[in-house]
Amino acid sequence: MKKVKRRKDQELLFTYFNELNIIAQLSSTMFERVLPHGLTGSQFNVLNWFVRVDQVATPGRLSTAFQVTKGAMTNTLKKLQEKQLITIDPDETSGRRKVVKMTRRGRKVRDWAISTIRPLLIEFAEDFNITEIRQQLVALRKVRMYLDEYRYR
Amino acid sequence: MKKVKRRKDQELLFTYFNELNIIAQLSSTMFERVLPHGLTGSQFNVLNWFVRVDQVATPGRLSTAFQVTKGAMTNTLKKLQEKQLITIDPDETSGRRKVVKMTRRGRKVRDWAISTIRPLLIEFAEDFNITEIRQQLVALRKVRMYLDEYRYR
DNA sequence: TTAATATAGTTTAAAATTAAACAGTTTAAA
DNA sequence: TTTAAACTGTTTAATTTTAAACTATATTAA
Repeated sequence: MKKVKRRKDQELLFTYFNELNIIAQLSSTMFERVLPHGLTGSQFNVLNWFVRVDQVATPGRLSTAFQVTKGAMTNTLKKLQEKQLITIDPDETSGRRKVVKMTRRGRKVRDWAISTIRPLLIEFAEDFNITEIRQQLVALRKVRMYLDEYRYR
Repeated sequence: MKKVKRRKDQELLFTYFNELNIIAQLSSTMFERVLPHGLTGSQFNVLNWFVRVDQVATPGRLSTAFQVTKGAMTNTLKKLQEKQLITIDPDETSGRRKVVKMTRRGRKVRDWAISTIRPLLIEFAEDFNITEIRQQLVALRKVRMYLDEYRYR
């Protein structure tokens, strides 16, 4: 490939990721602003993980999933536990692991949080073609999977 | 529109923004990891802003651009100034404004930072169709512009 | 079995970020 | 002109996050 084209491609990719980051920043700020009082973004993300990914977790699995240090996750989980939105129990099969689960209350708060975000999404949907968004999502998933694998190499 | 379909659309949109956020998190962690020593993500972003957007800035304009509090920007700019990567001067025309500019050294450091990120992008480009990425970028820009306007209403 | 190594989670101190109070400057209105 | 309101940026205290040290447990190898 020509040197010039390669350089152009790199610029394009850099712009691409930059754009992704700006959107992420803007959208999460918007979402966080309407979250039920006392629920931070990281706390909501953990609750939502239990709906999106699995019913059970360990602190380590969550810190890896969110690319956050173990210490940060210890802190986030402590807050969620204080609010009784999750439970943290010793793992029967391993003395160093812990088992984290969302409580029924946690699930309710998560659903409520989603419902406060919903109006923003409805408004967004009026301006955008859902079919196009669905296609974008397919592409984004590929990118995410690539990055997800990349970091373990 | 049918109630069920509307609900489905909202879930799709929610997933869409969630995916965007995960990609943003993964990619910026990857980028930050290879940044020249001592340069944080927010510091690099400010330097890069001067290349992407404008030669001149005010602290307020930057804090708005990055959706960050004024205090956070004061801190970031102080660090960049200590490293002599930007200059902060009083505004001739207004006693409360300040004028922020990137120094030549700042531009060099920014370019160097870009070059450390480049290998990651080259590898990425091998696995993805650049034309498709370009099309995605068009779509993403629309989304970003929407969000950018939304927050001022 | 024992010793070395790896893993899981917590704690600590330092850095980054936020929200709110603050000081100084400009703008608008009376 | 004077006063009130709005704005620009900094400071402060509290919160969040990180990196590294640490504790405890599990795994591996000798």
